[in-house]
Amino acid sequence: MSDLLERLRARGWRMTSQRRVVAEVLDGDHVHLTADEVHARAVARLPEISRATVYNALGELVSLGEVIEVSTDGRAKRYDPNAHRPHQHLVCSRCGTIRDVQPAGDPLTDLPTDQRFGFTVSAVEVTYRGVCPSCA
Amino acid sequence: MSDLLERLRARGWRMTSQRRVVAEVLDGDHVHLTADEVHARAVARLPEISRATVYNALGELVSLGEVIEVSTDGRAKRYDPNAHRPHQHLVCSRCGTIRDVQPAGDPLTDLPTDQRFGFTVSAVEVTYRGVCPSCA
DNA sequence: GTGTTTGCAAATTGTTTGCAGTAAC
DNA sequence: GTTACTGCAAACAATTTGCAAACAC
Repeated sequence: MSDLLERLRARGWRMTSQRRVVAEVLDGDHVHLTADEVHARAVARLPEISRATVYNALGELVSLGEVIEVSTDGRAKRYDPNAHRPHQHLVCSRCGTIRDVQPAGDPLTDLPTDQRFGFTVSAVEVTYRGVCPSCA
Repeated sequence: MSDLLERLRARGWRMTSQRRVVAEVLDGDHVHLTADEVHARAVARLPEISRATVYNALGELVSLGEVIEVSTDGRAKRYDPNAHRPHQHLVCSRCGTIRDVQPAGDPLTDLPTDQRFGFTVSAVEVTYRGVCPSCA
């Protein structure tokens, strides 16, 4: 746990109390919070932190590649700190719960060359949809 | 082409000039328009059509299963009328171009049972990301 | 000290809603 | 004739932006 902060520090990310709190809130496994949820949890530790600051920090974490932006559904984007290990998402259509799951093989190689139309394919995003046990 | 309208009529979808125009605009291959783009093209044929009506029609087409909602990126959702044939998307990270591509196998079966955590998995959404030939 | 980050509040964007009028079946 | 659809304008939700004050390095 908490390698996120260490990694960020190692990469020379300018550290402020706000940014630290955002990184702390976001760290862990199976974490998929919306910007607003991150803000709510950050406020619990640092009452004066603003939404804009949370958005700033999240945006930077995403462009640093330390956090992945997941557009699971209609509404708000979710932020997934598990960027270092390739994984996919299993989403419950009823309650919205998200689980990280491991690929069977490498989904990137599943796209045949003749289906790449000259694109240089560098990433793949896979979302399984279904109904979770507690909603069934 | 234009099976969409026929299918809708066959299914007893109440037809109005507005709905017809939306369906016509949306029909075709490799079509991935935002609600706003649909509205713009609809206005060209039917100047007084409102955004709300376009949203209504799109929402119904989605729940009828005739059109798929694609959250390709940050901004607006895109609507894909190619719902009758299973396919995946190849998105250019630079210009945003989307191509429909065909699965190598059935991506649904790629998720091992021990990775389903009791979920009943019914659909999978795959998005390949890369750079298209003209942007490279 | 210098330059980046923060907080605030207002602006933008995308989408939904309430309701009276209108049109499809 | 009923019932569902439309347009309008206003409400809403998520996110971004501009700028002066505050802080990390």
